[in-house]
Amino acid sequence: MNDKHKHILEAAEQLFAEKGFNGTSVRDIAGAAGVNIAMISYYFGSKENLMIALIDYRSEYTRDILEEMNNNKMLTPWDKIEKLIDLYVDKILNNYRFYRIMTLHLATSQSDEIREKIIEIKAGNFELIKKIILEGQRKNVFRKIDMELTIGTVMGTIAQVTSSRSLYCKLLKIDIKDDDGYRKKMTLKLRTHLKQMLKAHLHIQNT
Amino acid sequence: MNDKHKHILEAAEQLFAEKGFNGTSVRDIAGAAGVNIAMISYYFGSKENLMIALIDYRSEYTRDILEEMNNNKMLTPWDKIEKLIDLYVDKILNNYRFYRIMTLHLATSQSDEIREKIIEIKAGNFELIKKIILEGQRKNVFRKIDMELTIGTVMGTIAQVTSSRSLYCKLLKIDIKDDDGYRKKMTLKLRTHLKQMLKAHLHIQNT
DNA sequence: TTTAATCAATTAAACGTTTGTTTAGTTTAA
DNA sequence: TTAAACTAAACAAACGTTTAATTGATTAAA
Repeated sequence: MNDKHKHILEAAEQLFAEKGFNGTSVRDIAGAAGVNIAMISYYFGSKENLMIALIDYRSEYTRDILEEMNNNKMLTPWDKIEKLIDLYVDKILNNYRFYRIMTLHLATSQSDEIREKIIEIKAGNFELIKKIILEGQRKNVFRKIDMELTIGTVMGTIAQVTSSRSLYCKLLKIDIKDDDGYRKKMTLKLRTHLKQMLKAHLHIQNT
Repeated sequence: MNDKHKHILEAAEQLFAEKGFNGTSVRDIAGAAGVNIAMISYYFGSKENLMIALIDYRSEYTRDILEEMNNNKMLTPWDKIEKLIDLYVDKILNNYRFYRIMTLHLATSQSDEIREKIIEIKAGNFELIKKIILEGQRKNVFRKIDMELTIGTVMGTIAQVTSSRSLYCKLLKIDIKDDDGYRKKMTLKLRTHLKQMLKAHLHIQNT
């Protein structure tokens, strides 16, 4: 995996996020990366293998950060929830193209191999978050909630903002072409909203 | 728009939801619907027009129900929120194929005309929900929250469950082929979870 | 130092399929 | 008889992939 490999992957990522996997041709990718069409087969074997290489390329580190946070004994469950939200909001909004591709591929049944790979990664992250919430419940600071859907709400809200960007640009009157403006505004809004909501949701009521 | 039109649209809907718009060929659709390939151009003009026809076909009524609920003076804001959740969860999970297509199409920039159509529909629904929340705030039963992201959370959570179905089937140990089982289980879980969460989120704290 | 050999990197061109759409003709029903 | 419904076949264009030839750099022998 040299610089040229990465350069092609990053060009492919942009196109896949914009037009979807099937909407992007190998010629598009080669054109955007400025290489010969045959180089893509030569480097990756096939278009599908290129997609798998892209997932591997982008999936590094997330797990490490989550695991490290999970093992940190200094942080309270509330701290961990706040850190978790910051981590995910930042990570997804800074790699929104890649996450859009993951969502698109998970929704459609194009390639079993790719889908299994994505599910494996997501399920792993899911378990780590579950541990944080369970710890909070054991320490009696979180109430009983629907575990899967609570995590689904966090993921889903962030995914909504990245996958329906054109809708939110219209609603919030942000220029659709202003990538940076959208990301900055949404990062702030998402962090505040999710923390406020999860605080209310997880807090033990005294009613 | 006769029965044969509808039959083709429903075959297309299934395939688009499974394989995406670009992943589905006109021959696939014709084959699934049991009609000659040329009939699709004859009926709809083009593949893109077929998609637009599908959106029109499935977008009826939602607005009407929302508007009727909004104008109902007997319901409290809390009642409306509960009704809203029931309506959306049922509607989306019973038409999950169609909603997956909408999400896929909104995320990618394949056709401006189609995307604009979807944005228009979604933005309209957005405004109606906004009115419900604003009414609750005016009556001092809802607290101040991030309007766009609160609605985004409701939509996003439901969308998450439909677009990442294969992930949730693995997590909840539901057979991936058991369409009905998944829908019934998720309808219940979603209704409970969203009501519980929104109640905590919108409730006026006395801290 | 020059020459020859070697091998990966790169290319243009072509491969056979599949794509969405159209044509030209046939069937059906009023 | 006429117009709409329907079909098999063909269309050019685009698809992912492969081929065969060429380049460029590295190594070994003369």
